[in-house]
Amino acid sequence: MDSIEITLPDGSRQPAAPGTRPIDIARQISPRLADAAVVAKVDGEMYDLTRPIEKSAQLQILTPRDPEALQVYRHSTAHLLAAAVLELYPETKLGIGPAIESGFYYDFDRATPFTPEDLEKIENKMWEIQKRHLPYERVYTRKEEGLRKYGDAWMKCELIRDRAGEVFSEYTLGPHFIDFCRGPHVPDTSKIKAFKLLSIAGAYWRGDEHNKQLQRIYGTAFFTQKELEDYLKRLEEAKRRDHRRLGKELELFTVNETVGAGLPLWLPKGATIRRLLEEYILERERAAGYQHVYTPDLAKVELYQRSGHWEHYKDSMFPPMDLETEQMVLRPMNCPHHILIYESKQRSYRDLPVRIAELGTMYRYERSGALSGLSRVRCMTLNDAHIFCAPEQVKEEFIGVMKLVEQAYKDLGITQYSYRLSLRDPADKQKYVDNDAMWALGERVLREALDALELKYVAAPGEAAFYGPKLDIQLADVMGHEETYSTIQVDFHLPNQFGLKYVGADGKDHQPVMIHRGVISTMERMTSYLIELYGGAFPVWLAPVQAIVLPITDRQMEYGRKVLADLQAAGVRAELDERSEKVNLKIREAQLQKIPYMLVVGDREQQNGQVAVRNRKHGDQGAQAVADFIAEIRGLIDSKTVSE
RNA sequence: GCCGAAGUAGCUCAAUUGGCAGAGCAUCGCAUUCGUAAUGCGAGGGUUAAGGGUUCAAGUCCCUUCUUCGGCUCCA
Repeated sequence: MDSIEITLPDGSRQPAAPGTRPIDIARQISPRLADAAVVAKVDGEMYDLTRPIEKSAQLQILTPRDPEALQVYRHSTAHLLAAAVLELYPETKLGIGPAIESGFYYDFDRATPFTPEDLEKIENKMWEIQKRHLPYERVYTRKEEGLRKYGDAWMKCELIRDRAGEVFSEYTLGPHFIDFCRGPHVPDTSKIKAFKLLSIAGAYWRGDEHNKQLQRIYGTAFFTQKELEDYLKRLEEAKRRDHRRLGKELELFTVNETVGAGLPLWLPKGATIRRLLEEYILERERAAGYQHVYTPDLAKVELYQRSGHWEHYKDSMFPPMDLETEQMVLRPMNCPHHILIYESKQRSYRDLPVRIAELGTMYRYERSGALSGLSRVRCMTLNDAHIFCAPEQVKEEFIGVMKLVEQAYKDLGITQYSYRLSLRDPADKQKYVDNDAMWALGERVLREALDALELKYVAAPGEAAFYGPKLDIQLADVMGHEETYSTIQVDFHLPNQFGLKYVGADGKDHQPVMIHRGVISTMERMTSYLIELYGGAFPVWLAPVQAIVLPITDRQMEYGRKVLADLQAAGVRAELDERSEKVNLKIREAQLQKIPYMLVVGDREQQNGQVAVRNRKHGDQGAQAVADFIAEIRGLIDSKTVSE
């Protein structure tokens, strides 16, 4: 038999017999490598360590150091989960069980719901199977035979029908478990050392809510127990930064059942942060040539019928109010209002671009299960604006908006974000305005602008607005969930729908293009993000209370009031702790409130016109003249410094 | 909206097989005047989310609704 040639990553080549397995090569190289090996890559294709190599190829042995190995490892753990579930509950039907960013899940169809106690039982069973050191064996089946074999495992049959070739691969785990699967897997269950089942959730088959709802078990797995424990610890720490929890602890906002779900009440300290954000963005927009307007939260249904919202967005709107002669609705967006402002007078090409902005409050009937703290609400105030411009100005305006976004993110301390080009779902066209040429144009304009700015982005079909494609900027919350914050949308539909025009240099009417944009998102969502980003310890310029004066005894109370007055006169948001408590307690509480500066005043400070400065992060900074402290903190506020 | 879990004092949480609703912190009162993360003593505080049912007896069991949490779907 001819021998084949294996090329290793370092470029070295060696002959081998056809059918040699990656694990054999790993053993030749070193027993330690063979021991650490998880999976292999053969000519770039993921391979089981035990899968024979039939022809000359490049071989790479993957160990826990390779991120792809962890994916495989978790996928194998998902199979282990499925095997355990089938041993305990044989009537269960299997869905899919992939590795995900934070672990893995497996979807099951079973009449009785899994309980948290079941989860424990399943986990124990998994360990039991793990100890049997069962191999994950790759076998092949012909399609018709497979369909027969899987019989009433309806989801597997559906997958085989849709995805399998004439001959497909399966993986066994012991004599009774077999799963339609592309692989690869770790060699056997003894490789799996650390995992934990985390939660049970409902999930629709193939992610479609019209399909049957399955039970999904989430879990996570790591190569070592230590990594697993570290991960669980990080989860706990993340929970401590959760904006819902900090919102309560720091008295930023509350949600009251009697007011209604998704309708948060801003408490004074949260309102201060919101006000600062609002003032900040209004100032930036004024400098960038925006004109701010006010428009009403209510409108006749007719307005939204004309804009197309009624046809495409009705499900997300609160139902209309029936009045004597007409129907009114709470607005879900304020683009129509701004359009009518544009239309309120004749526009010349010399006027363009017209940039109309508003902190627009809007109401969306979010599904009850989607609501969450300040990040998903039913009443929100958006940093909204609509730019009406000539077609040839779109690119420049787009770039102008991006600059605004970059500046705002810098000032707010936001450094981690990603760009998503949200496009129409070609398979679900009735969700969108029907005009293919317009969609193609919108997409082209966006891509050109993105390329001009050299931004890296991912295209996301199905995420567009009903009236056009958009660029979304995504931020991840403390639990890693991505949400859209900033958004820029190029719209050819609404100008057409409303017959907008401007008089061109040629004296004729032309149709403007509309850019919808939100820079700092909604006040609600941005505040929720900042709470989590800073864990409640806001940069000085955003902190609801920037400094607190802490007299040591009642003797310094008068002096404390004077220091407070000085701070307030300088525009510093300051408080004075007048209680007759020990300074230790006052410090502890100020520290828990994450107030940036604690100003301890005792007899010494009083005598010298000073304050003893304590920084929430760096502790005691020593005494300083009041005027010096004020100059320093003003510097931090005015420069919007975000680091301490 | 759907699947699952939960809702007890302002907050965090107890309360045995159905058998007198409790603790810590917070609040209020009094004392204390203290130098960088909790001073002491005392007092008040509840229609156990709301409504209905079973029972001699319900925080506990059953039903309905509301809200919250984890997901799915959806989105700024």
